[in-house]
Amino acid sequence: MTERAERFDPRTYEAGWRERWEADDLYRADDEDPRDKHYLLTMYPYPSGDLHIGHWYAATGPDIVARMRRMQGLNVMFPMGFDSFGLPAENAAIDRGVHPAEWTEQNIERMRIQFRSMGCMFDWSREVVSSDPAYYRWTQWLFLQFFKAGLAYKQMAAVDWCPKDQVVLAREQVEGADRHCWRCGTPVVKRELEQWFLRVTRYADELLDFSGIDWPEPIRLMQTNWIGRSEGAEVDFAVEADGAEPIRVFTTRPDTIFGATFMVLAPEHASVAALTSDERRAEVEAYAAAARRETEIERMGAERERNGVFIGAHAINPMTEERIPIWIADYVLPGYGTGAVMGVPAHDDRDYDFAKRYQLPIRYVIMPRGGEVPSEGAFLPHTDDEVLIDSGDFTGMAASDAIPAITEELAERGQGEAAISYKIRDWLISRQRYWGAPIPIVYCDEHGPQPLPEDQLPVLLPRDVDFAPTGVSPLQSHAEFLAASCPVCAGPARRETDTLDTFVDSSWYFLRYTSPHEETQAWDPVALMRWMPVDLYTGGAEHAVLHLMYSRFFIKALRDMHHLDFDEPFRALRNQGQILGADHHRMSKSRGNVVNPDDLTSRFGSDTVRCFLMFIGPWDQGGPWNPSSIEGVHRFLGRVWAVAQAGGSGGDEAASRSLRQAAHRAIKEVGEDYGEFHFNTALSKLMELTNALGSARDDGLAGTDAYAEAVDTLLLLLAPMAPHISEELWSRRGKPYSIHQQTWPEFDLALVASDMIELPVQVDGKLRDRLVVAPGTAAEEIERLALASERVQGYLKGRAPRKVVQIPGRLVNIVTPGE
RNA sequence: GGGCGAGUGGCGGAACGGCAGACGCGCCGGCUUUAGGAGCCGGUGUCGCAAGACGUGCGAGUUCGAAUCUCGCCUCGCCCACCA
Repeated sequence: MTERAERFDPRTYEAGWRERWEADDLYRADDEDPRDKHYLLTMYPYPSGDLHIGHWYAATGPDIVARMRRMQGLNVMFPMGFDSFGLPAENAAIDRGVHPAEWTEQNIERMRIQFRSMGCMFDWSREVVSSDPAYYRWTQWLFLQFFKAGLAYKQMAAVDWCPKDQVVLAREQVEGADRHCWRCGTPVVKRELEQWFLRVTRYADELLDFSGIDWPEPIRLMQTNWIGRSEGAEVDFAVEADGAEPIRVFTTRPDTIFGATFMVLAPEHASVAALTSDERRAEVEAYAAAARRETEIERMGAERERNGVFIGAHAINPMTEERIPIWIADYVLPGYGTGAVMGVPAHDDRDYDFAKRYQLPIRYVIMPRGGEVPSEGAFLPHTDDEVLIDSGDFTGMAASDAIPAITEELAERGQGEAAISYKIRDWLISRQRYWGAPIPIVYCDEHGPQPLPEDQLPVLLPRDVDFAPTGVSPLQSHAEFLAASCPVCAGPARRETDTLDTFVDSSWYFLRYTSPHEETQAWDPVALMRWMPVDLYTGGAEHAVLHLMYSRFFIKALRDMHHLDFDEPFRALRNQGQILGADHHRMSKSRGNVVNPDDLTSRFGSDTVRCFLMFIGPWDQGGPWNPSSIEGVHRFLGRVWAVAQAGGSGGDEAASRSLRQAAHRAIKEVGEDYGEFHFNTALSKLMELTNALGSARDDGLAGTDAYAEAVDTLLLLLAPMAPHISEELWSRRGKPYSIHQQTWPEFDLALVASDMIELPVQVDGKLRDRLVVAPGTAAEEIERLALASERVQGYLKGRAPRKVVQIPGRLVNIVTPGE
């Protein structure tokens, strides 16, 4: 009876469908489409050479959602491009003598082909390549806008320097306890250099506001902590020296000021030299010099002993009017607050350690209510309910009230004010490297640094340069590039040779996708307003304080420059987990644990690899690579192949009702799961539907309308996850091309609900029996049935229940009177 | 040191106040096959012949009822790390 279906072999049809989709421009997002727009984006990759399994994992999730949204009637844009400036290209040039441009282009070529083999619905007509002059011209233009708005500036600064890559790094690019370079892992050192910065700090407060955007809590927390807002006060301490300016400290605990028994300055503090007494000078200078020489690692080590040097000068505590000694110590950081702190050893553990070491006085000024001053002079940790003691007029006041009260008192006296400090620093964007967008600035002896006129953009990267890493940009030895003329006086000028951090490129690429072929402007404002903001963005959580924060900053700054009128780039954000190597370590060429997806696709086909990746576990979790169950997923697609082509003539319509119910439940649940990025459970439900179809076929239902409807439903629901097999089977069933242009099925609520429900019956919370009742059965009836149960009777032993708990449609729990 | 998250069968995981272990892998048994492979059917948390008991890192608590909520501890992962 049943025809023997053709053997399931994805290799016979997958590539053919991809070619047809592409030839038909099936996935092109049309600006003029009247339907609601939906901009779905996944982070564009660096073209490192080969697509690895992590790229597949990252892209398949949003591709599924994009495909479903399209079937649900939205005008979906799902673009892809390449983040193609950056160090690896230059390293390849150094190691292998290939030009970075060539290396990058070859990699992009290869990755485009590999990307296409995934069967994603990327709209390649919108591709953006950040190292293309047609793109970086506008990156340079954006830099000029920031410069003109006062948001880009050049300054000497102690910066993080990677001695291996010979380049400065942004603070966000220095990682780990040993303060290493995010690219090569080499510990960084500090260097005083003149560098370009973008004024992110101006937006610190606004960046703390996540209202109106749907972002994962961990990312919001990471950004919040990175920005590190602290409320407190700045307080002036007069200095006991002729004509000396007062020294301003920052504190979050002005309520402890009566306990300030010393002051500590950062060794780099501007007042140190002038205040140091002659007899202390040699020691102070030696200490400051040693602090300067030390690397970040040594200085930042948390376990490190706190040490410092008395500089031979005194300040006056503005509240107690006592003389307190001024020290320098490297536990005070020059870049945070005012670079000076008041030492309150009784209530700050760092100050406590310091005071202990140098026998400085410890004075208790805050006590838990009813507490006692420790006789041994121990450190008193902070508690919720504290009052001030030994604090002049403020004695007896609750600490929480004393903070504003003392701040106000100081302000009235002109000795301080409420103040807020942030940990975040301005974003260092200049790089002494070749393979990046040149910074469009020229230096004139007469007129200093000048922005290039916009009509001189792009500043093209010359091809013939020497790539040996010397610590200065390779562009510095390129005479032709260097020569420029001053935009003010037309006299000879020297071109800036630093290039922009690649994170500048990626801070706006999502804007360019809206009108990627625009030649006269960075974007077409109409297209921009049509598509932005991005409705759903996906990518790795490792960009929390890098790309994801910089992009928010860019949008807010561009809004204030009136280039656009929304506040956030990405309305919703989802992070995928990381696929680790089988050895549970990050995949890397040096470890040899990289999984090549091409081998898997040539064996199983793209659909199997896509489904398998989505089946591993929750998409936001990732996990170590373990291909042992890929065969099972492949078998599943084989079963789909078989049930979709099973033939039959008629069958029992009445018996097929449960099959219809299975199909409609799948519509509801698979759709919900896709929307919530629960691809693993979506697939398990597709498997259940497939298994139900298999049983139905074995029961002779293959010829019924219900069977046909269930198969169609299965294919439509599977289409986002396994686009090829669903198209192939759809076509074999004689349905109109393309399945990806069909409407997402709707479920019938009446079919989603069960005809009969099985209620667990518990006795004292333990499962003892089950009742099968029609939905909507009255509670009294259910209680009667439950109490009538033989097994329940056995536990009640003739006693009346103490209580009967019923959760309608869920369960019955009978509580016995107890012993 | 601080913050966040996670600990469930042999494995990946499901359930996230209401039937623990969906779905799949693996394993065991069977059918089919000359054989291997593939495929199909059945079984598979632990102890127990069974009835049943016990089970979600450990310990307490809340609740009629806890893998799920609360507190403490242990382990692992990620982020930040002398930020006054």
